[in-house]
Amino acid sequence: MTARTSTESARDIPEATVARLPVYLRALTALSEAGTGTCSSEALAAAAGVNSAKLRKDLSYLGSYGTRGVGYDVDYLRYQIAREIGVTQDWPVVIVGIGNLGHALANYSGFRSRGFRTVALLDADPARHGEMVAGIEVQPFSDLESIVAEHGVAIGVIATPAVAAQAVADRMVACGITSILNFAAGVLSVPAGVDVRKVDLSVELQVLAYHEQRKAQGELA
Amino acid sequence: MTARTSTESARDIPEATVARLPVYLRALTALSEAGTGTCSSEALAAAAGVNSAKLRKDLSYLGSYGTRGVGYDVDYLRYQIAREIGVTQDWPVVIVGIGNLGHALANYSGFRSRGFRTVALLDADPARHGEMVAGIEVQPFSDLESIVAEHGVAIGVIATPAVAAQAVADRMVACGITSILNFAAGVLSVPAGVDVRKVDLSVELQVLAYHEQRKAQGELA
DNA sequence: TAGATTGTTAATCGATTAACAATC
DNA sequence: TAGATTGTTAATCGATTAACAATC
Repeated sequence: MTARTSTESARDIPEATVARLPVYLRALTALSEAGTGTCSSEALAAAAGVNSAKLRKDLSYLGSYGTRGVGYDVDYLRYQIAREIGVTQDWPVVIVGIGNLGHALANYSGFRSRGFRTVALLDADPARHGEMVAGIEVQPFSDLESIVAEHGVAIGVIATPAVAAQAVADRMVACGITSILNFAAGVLSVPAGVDVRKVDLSVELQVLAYHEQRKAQGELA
Repeated sequence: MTARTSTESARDIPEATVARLPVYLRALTALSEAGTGTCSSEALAAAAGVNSAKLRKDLSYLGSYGTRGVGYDVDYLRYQIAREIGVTQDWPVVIVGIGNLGHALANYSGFRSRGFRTVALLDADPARHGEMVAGIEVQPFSDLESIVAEHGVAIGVIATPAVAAQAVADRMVACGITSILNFAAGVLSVPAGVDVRKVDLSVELQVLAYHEQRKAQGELA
């Protein structure tokens, strides 16, 4: 219903495309760092691990940032994709649950380098409070509300045991977090308007096992 | 071309269904542990976070394991799905790259409890060799071939820095590993017949950022 | 038998792909 | 102009959903 000016992003980018934009962004960053100024859809698609028809279709949802007969300016396209995703701005993030996985996430350089800034590490276990992880002090989970308010946190990461995850999500939602990355097992229930993405390590292995089993069956035939 | 007996699994389960079977399996395990003997597709779908039409459609690819008017026997369906996925058998796994993430993976109980047995932790850094992680000694990466041969490893996990990932994958493929779970950034190139699944933490956060940005734009309107 | 619930059908929806006109 | 490559179209493919006949 709202009119959009030409500088605004196009609407309704398909989810499958949204999930690939970060992959293109990473490929463009690698090309840029290798000193490549221009690339074709064929070359970028190869670097991103997709076919070029899909890449061009995906990019067409963002606009026309290439030049026919020439290709794409690497840095220009990189900026346009980064802007579309929203990683040209800084996203403060809180991580809850500083066990093995929480440690790994706090130390993961891929977050910081892509516009995500970990503003707090929270854990319910008093024994962990005060510990320094990746240069940040682990604080009590009860500090969640004040930290979210202070830093304007919109994105929360849950790396707690499964039993605690729903309660953590509830508290996050109550204090204004609207995007959650969940590493805990099980299904989170959240209100409409809150996005949850789930990373389930055992699901990934099980999908591999399924295909592996099929390969083994084929060998018997 | 090969005839299949009635005890064999049906062919060609859609990928989207395969990816949900582990989720159903987990929900059934939770129901079973809660003492539930029978459940409807509605109840199981709720526990798994999908709608019941999708659940029934998914299960229909496996066979007819329910009873009309009654529902599903929780333990029976659980076994059938576990068998279909292949997690009724034991899968030896090697993890390469024992940094923060490798530590977290080695300690992740969700693998062991689902039929995945970590038989070795490998790292190229001699300073890490001999370290005990999750009760397993970290060994040199050069031991890969002998370990894979000895244990019949078919599944490898890559948790190395991005620059090392392709070389690790090449070595894995060369010694017979045909399924790879890759946590390293970037695209892996592997021959046909080798399955790679990629878990990319920063991609997940970027997808959330995209939607978060959209919500913020909406508020301005 | 009446009520409940599965398994399947058919319609819809979204994603992928190949082909090529547009155009640098 | 000739060659190269994008952006878009249209066809195909796969996934989702609602509805309901089958049947316990």
